[in-house]
Amino acid sequence: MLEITRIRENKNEVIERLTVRNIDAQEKIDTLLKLDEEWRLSKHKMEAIAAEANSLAKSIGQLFKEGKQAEANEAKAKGAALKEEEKMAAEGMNAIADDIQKILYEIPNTPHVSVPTGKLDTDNEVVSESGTIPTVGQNWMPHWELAKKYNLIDFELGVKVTGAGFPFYIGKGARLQRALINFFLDQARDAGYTEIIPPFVVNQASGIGTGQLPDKEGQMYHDAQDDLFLIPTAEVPLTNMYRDVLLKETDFPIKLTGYTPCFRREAGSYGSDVRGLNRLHQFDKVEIVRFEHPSNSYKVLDEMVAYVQGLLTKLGLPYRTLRLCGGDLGFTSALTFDLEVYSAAQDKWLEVSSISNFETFQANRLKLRFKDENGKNQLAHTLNGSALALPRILAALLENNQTEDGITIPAVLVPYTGFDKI
RNA sequence: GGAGAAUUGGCAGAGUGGUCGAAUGCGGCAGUCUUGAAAACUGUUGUACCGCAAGGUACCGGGGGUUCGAAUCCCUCAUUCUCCGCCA
Repeated sequence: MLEITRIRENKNEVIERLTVRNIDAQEKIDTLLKLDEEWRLSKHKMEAIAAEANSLAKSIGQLFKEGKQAEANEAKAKGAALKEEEKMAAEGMNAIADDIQKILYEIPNTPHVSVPTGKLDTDNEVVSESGTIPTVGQNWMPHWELAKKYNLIDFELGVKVTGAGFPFYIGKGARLQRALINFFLDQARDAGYTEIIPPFVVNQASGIGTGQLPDKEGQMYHDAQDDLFLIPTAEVPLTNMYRDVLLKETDFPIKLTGYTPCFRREAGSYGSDVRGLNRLHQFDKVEIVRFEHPSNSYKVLDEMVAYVQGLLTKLGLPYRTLRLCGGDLGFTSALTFDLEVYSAAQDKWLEVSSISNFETFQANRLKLRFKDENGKNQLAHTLNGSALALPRILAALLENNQTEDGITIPAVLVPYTGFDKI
């Protein structure tokens, strides 16, 4: 959520930034500022009435104390009338405030100046490509066939027990999965991140804090009985740890990592890219989250990108780095880099990480602030990134490392798997 | 799941209808004293919003209500503790 004061003071800049997302926010923001003005007027009116009622109430107490019954009763009648007036004024004010809130929830974050214009994912800027693309062998199979051949993952069993998109990992498939999780967590720990095991379900307030709610509830699994949501990413519980927290400047940097399963309804997804591990309703992911001083956050974003790139290099996967264009940028993000690995047998780039700076967009909702050197409270910057999402990593590992006599496990993983070949 | 008790400022803790944004202690900050520090003493010390300002409004777990007036009374929800039940 953008800060209303910022919109008030830099209206044109905000509108101009939002055009990068192909959004014409002019009208919405005009409406917003008009409502804002009305709100302030009605607030002023309401508070004036409240002030009068408050001082009257005080004087009534005094009158009673002095035994002036008649005067007191007269004042009481007046107070009752004032109270009625105050109630009406407050209702008017709150109605306007609700409208303002609603519009604010609808406005996405302003893209960073480096975000390229563009509408589709094909307009994303390829920043770099690294690693060697393997030459596809004669009988190379896509990962879902490999998974079947070596009995690593059973998709049909998942359909029977739960539904499409909930696979079973079996034997070496399961162990490889667990190895990846441990490898990623150990790497994050070595990079100074504190490991967290958070709850896998969150309440509504947390969903609002990180921007999944309102509006995107269709993407999350919801337990209506207790009004709880299955997390779509560890970002939600990890970031909400610091909801309503006032930090000291010396608390920075705050670096968290956590492994969680992620649950996504993926309503509206279809077609060939849901095949196999490419898109699941439940998948495993290790996430890194950071809270930073605003002056430092873009440097940190670069550092996070470099860190995740390092993971892919260690796994020996060819990857490319994309700077997302305005049209592809997530609602809450100001700047996002996506990392995609090349999955040879599918001949596809698969997104395995998304690393974003949200600036104050989430912090504003979270009320995540710090006391600056002047003793003033200001909003912190939040950042996060996948490090890494497992299924597509697994897909690329299986596809790229297949040989005539099995699948080769990258050397860095062998201590974790306990086997070097499938 | 049942019964009872509790929830106040960074922490501890007082406050059962009017002068309470809230005593007191600790902690924090500034100062006096000191070569320096400690101790002692003095002062100061929540957040948000509106306003150029003066100032105003709101907040004593959340929400609602009674009243001219609520930290204080009522309802409701949440959380914590104790006892009982159930259970990995």
